[in-house]
Amino acid sequence: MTAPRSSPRVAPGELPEFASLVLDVVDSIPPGRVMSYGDVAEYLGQGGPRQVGRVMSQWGGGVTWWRVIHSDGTPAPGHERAALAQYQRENTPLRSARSPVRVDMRRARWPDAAG
DNA sequence: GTGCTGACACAGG
DNA sequence: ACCTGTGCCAGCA
Repeated sequence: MTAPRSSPRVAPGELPEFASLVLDVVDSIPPGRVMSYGDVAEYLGQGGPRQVGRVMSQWGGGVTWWRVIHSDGTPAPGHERAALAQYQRENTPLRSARSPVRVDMRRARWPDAAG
C-alpha cells in the first residue's frame, strides 16, 4: 500500500507507537531503580530525551513515572513530593531526601550498564 | 516555511 | 544550588 505519511497522525486518544514503546520500557524498570530520559531514548535507539519527556508529560500518568528522571537524579518537575514518597516506599537509593530530591544515580540507574 | 516551546543533557559561571 | 547558553528532536500556531 502506498502510505507516504511524513507524520504519524494518530487518532485522538490513541498512543503513537513511540509513546507505546517508551511506556513499555518505563514499565520494565524494577522497583528501587530508575532511568534517565536520555537513557530511555538511547535504550529504544530512537527519539531523544525531549521526546521521552513529552511522552511522559502526556501519557506517563499510567505508568511508574517516578522511575524516569533527569540525568542528574532529580525527579520530574512538579512531582518531586510524590516521587520522594515512592522512592522511600521502594527504598530507592537517595543522595538527598530534602529538596532538591536527588536519586543516587550511581546505584539506582538501570539497567546497570557496566559494572 | 518560520519561530516558539517543552517532565532533556551538558558545559560554564 | 541556581541560572545561562547551546545542541537536540518533535509538536504546534
